[in-house]
Amino acid sequence: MPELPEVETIRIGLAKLLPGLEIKDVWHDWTKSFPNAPADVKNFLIGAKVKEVRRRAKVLIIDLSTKYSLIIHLKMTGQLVFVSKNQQKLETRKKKLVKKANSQFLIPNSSEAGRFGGGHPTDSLIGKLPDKSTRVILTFKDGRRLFFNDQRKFGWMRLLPTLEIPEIDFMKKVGPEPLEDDFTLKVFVERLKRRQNSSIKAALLDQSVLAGVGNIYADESLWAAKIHPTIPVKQVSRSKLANLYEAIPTILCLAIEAGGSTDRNYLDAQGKKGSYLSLAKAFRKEGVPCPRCGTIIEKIRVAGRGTHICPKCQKLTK
DNA sequence: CACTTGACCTGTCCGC
DNA sequence: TGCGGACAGGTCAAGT
Repeated sequence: MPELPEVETIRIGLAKLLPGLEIKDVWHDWTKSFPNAPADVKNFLIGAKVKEVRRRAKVLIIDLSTKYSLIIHLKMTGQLVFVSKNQQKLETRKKKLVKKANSQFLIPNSSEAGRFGGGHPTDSLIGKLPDKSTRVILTFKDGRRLFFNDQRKFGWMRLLPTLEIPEIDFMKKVGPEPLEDDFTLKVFVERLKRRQNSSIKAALLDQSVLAGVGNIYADESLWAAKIHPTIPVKQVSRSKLANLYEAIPTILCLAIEAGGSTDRNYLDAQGKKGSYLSLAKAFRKEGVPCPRCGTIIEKIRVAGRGTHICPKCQKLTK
């Protein structure tokens, strides 16, 4: 699920909350969610303090005072939510009081609209954590807890010496960060050369070409640059590639500003949803007029993924 | 080597 | 209301 803007939004949140906190306890259930947890994982983590929260591509890195780091990939449905017991108690109490108010003050069978309650849609989730998707819980000395939830169990957390992080396969092959200064048009074109014959969309999704773009922002960027996603990389004109090069960081920044995209699962570190999808021009807009030309957006399949295009703006020709 | 497909999982939605 | 199948934002390994 989370792509660069979602992971960055979580990072921004955690970077404000975690540094300085000391780990008091750790719990994990699903082995694959913490595959390299040492048998004595507690000895490695308890007493460690959080130094810094970083991001590379779609991976979060929590550096600890012990020269170890927790690195986390959320894959499709992972969440990292940080809450205090007090917040949770408050949510539970709020829920009870609202229920009571509804039964006391409302006539039976009144419509949903006439009831108390609602509030932020994720408030109720915070009150319920941990739930059955919870894979790891870090408890800090002050009682607050970080929940790593992952419904589909694709995501993972692992513990590594901080200095070994650049040596893992993922870090060695992942491409440039699209929001950094060293991501130039020249670098982009150069990196795309390794995928000359694949579709431009498959190339954008390839993390070794550039880091952090997934299905949502690939569709949005290709729409912005008016490029059909199935066109082979080698057939995309230089000027269209330049448009795409401009579009990618712009869209990623807009999405970070919006707190990311929430379809079903994504939440930030405080359990809040992201609002980028309300700004999206093509992604999940099938059946809706293209905001540029009014043609109905279509959904097709490219590189094995659901893909959204304006058939008029994004022509199959170069 | 370049490129595509299937597997990893659970939940939800859609058509019968 | 129940059941089967397709699909969901990512990445690997295995296949062509």
